[in-house]
Amino acid sequence: MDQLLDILKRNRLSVTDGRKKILEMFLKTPGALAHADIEKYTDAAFDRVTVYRTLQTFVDKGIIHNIPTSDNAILYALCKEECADGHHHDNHVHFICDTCGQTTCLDEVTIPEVKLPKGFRPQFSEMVVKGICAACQAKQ
Amino acid sequence: MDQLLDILKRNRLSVTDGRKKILEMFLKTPGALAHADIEKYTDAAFDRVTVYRTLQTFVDKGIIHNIPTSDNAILYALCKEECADGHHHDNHVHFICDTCGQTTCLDEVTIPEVKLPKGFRPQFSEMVVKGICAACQAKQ
DNA sequence: GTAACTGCAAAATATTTGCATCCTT
DNA sequence: AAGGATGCAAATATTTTGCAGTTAC
Repeated sequence: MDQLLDILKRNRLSVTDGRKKILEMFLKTPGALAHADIEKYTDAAFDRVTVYRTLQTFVDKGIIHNIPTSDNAILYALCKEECADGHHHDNHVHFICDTCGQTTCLDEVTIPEVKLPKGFRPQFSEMVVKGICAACQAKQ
Repeated sequence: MDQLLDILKRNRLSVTDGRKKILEMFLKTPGALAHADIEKYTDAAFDRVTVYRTLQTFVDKGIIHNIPTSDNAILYALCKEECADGHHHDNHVHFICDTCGQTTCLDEVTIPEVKLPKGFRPQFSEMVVKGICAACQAKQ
């Protein structure tokens, strides 16, 4: 069965053009996407508001998660299977390329545990590495 | 000599009321601050625009740095000595408490190195741990 | 005195909400 | 048919910019 429809149905979401298009974009993209990327890709076929609402719905359902960055940008990326409603466990490192700006999920790189000061109880951690990605490195 | 004035002078910044007040707030606060916190604390004594510009100036000078978060919030925290103009080396872990919402710089916890896939060249990394902070843990 | 900083106004941008209409199931 | 999703308009919120007046040095 089509992966796209499968994801939507599994989450009890009605299948609409907007959701299909946006989800398709996430499935095709190795890295993370910003709201602006999505608007550009869908080429204004959908209202800006619809994009906001669709992203929010996907986050709520655990289909995508957002990635922390130190600038204002809010990035979203597909979650792996384990994400349940609202609870994300995508404990892999994200890589942001300084050259091409692309954000990549390094699924195979697990976020290491760190020893915290006394009294701190960790529940979830996120890690972003910046530098030059493999694709840009190869071009030089 | 007054630490506050020292920091401003070291960075060749003129000493103004706004900068003193905002820097004072950072010196007093253990955790990180959002733009909104600063506006509230300064109690509209300064123009909103001045706050934006002051924060930007401090970031440029390496006095404060911003902390990545997965929601939209942009948080700022004091840098340690080593930060030079524009280049931040605050390679410590940040902790966000789910209970009180406070963000803390764990200066003594260094971000571990991770082994990246072939071709990726890291330059800088950020790590955020979420959970329950020492203060909230103690209250329970 | 001069360069730097601030406040105000306004522009540009980003996000949210209400409601009527349309589409999925 | 009914509930959910969308588009549009508009309200809010956030951030940036230009410029004139003020302040630090």
